[in-house]
Amino acid sequence: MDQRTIRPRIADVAREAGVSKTAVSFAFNSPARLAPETARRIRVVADQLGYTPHPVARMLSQRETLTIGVLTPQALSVIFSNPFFWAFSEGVAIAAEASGYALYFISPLHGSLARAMSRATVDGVVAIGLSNDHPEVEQIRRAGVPIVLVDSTALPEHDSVDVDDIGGARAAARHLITLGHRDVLIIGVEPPAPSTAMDPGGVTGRRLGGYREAFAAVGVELPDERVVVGPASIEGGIAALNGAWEHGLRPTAVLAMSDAMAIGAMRALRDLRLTIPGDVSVVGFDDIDLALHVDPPLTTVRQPIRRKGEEAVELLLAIIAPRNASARAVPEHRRLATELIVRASSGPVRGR
Amino acid sequence: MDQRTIRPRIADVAREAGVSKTAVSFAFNSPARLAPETARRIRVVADQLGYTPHPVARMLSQRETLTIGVLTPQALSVIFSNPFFWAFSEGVAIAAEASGYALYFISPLHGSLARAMSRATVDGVVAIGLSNDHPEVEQIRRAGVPIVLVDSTALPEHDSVDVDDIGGARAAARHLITLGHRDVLIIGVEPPAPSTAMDPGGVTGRRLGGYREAFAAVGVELPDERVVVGPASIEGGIAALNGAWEHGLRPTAVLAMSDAMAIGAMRALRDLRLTIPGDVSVVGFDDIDLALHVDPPLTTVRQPIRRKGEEAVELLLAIIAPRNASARAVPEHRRLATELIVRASSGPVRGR
DNA sequence: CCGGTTCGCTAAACCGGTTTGCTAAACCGG
DNA sequence: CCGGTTTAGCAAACCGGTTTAGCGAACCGG
Repeated sequence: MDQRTIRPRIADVAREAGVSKTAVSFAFNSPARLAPETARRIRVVADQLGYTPHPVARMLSQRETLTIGVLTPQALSVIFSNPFFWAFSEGVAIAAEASGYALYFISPLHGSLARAMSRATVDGVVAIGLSNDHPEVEQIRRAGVPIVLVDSTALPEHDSVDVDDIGGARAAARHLITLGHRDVLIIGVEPPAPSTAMDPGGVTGRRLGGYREAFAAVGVELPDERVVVGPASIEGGIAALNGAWEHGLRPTAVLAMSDAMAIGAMRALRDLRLTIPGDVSVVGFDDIDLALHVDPPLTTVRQPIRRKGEEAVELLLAIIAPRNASARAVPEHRRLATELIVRASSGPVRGR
Repeated sequence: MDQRTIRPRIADVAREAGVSKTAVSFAFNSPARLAPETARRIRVVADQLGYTPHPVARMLSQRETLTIGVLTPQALSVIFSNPFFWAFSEGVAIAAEASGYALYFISPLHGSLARAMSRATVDGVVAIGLSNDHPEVEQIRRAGVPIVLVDSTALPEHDSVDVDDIGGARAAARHLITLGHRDVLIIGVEPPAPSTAMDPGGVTGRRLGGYREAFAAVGVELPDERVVVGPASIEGGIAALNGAWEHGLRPTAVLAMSDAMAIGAMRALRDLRLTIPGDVSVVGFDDIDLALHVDPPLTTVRQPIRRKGEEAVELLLAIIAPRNASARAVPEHRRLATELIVRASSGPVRGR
């Protein structure tokens, strides 16, 4: 079953065709350097033997892998259940594919991201949600591979892409305030590493800051008791809302930091026999495709998720494979705009 | 910016520490073969220099990549917008991660799957939806890498995993027949390569066969005009249903071969001011997570999507890294069960 | 017919590690 | 004190390709 042991090598083809290894290599990579007849003969022999250049050997000598890594501090199995990540990966895939790059997913190996990173055969990495107080961030950077940070606490020396989380959160909160809501529940996404709590420089911290700022402007404090967190999934949203309910909270509105969680919260509310937005308004964050298709359609803060993936790859390729000889000297930090999308899941506070 | 040029090699560490390359290699891989003090000194030097073993070089000499490939005949950007694929990947990721393997996605490179395959540095491949009349299937197999086929026309010499598509489709159709429906629209998933049309051995063909068989049993033929196809996404479902409507079809029920398309069809029906299941019943296939959360919850055929991914990796690892010395001689073909899940999107035909 | 190009191909070095076979020194019991 | 075993470390071969430098033959214009 193990065909690898009988895999023909370049030397086998060379011997069989009566030429040198060099000639065989040329036949595959620069046929113009060979007499047409010789090139043809070599290919025929290679074909008979079922020869294919060994990709790892090729990578080693060419010193490039034509692969870009998508690095996440969370387990792949967690990440792959998150709709936000799907859309992001789609963006990454579009840009990578267009330039002929393959995708390699880097997630903690036996609990260590640095170990996974050192195993990864990639030309560059797009890191998503990597806070710079991650315990292994220093080791990761020392792998010496170009990195673009997405939704991570930006380090000045690396390129980065993120969005206006504060502005988006503020807009969402103001929308609810305008509708008369003063009593809200905030559902936050769980940070990947528990230790990082609510890193104020991270996405969660920035969004929370935006929410609080808007409410503070109308004299409402949002104490920590009104903030619950969970994994960024539908199930996470269900659990978060039910948890809050059991603690006796009875908000008139829910501000979720992810659409998946918002959708979970909607489901949990409906199971509690509450109407949306009649009894409780729900506002999400992200504007994943699904937000439009749930019932009622979800009011949310739109961020260009796919675009984030595409721009990250764009920045990365500019470092890895600079088209114009003049490579940028100074790192680029892109911050994309967010936009409040009002749909039917939010309405005026009851009795107003 | 290109740190790769100054990346220290093993020889640098060896020179700096006053030892041989062998000793440095031992310090990382089998420290027990070195005097404790020597091992420590080497590590210190390596650390100062920021040395990390080059993963490609390591792969080459160890002849293993610790990576498994997920091969799909469709572009990644297409695949990543398909909820079925997410769940499948989740299953693959769970099993791969548990054994310390990383994931590499293989999709057509400049239109050629074989080329992508020959670039892929993987120990084995899980192929999803690869019909054996794919033009490049022979070249792909000749790469000499172990392959497990999922939802593909099974080749006897490769391991495979699929589900009881025919039984599931039959159950779905019978359910509608019991409810009195005789006039149905079938929405099929578009095969990856247009040429393969409706390969009767493929998933699409098998499901269609199941539908037809059940209806034939009550004397109803399902001509090709009642079968529309599109990409397996919500948008694809919307387009497929609208297309059928424009052609004048007015079925009392819709049988979709994917939940994503079923959900799209539901949305399109609602936009046509039709009620579900009052005016039209909708039955999907897959039972993706979302099926439970749409309104009304979707009647569908459940298949163990994650499990499929896990079992495929299980079979693959048994070939790549056999635990017990006795490797199977004969390929294994697993067919998992499907199950009709009746929810609220299907009901008796109007007026009955 | 002669010196300079071009053509077609090769030998050897290289990419950056791991692994095998071996040697010299240290250690050990009798 | 001696022969045998361990221990610590090294040189060289190897993984499987690509690439550089160069060589002999054919070709070409004057």
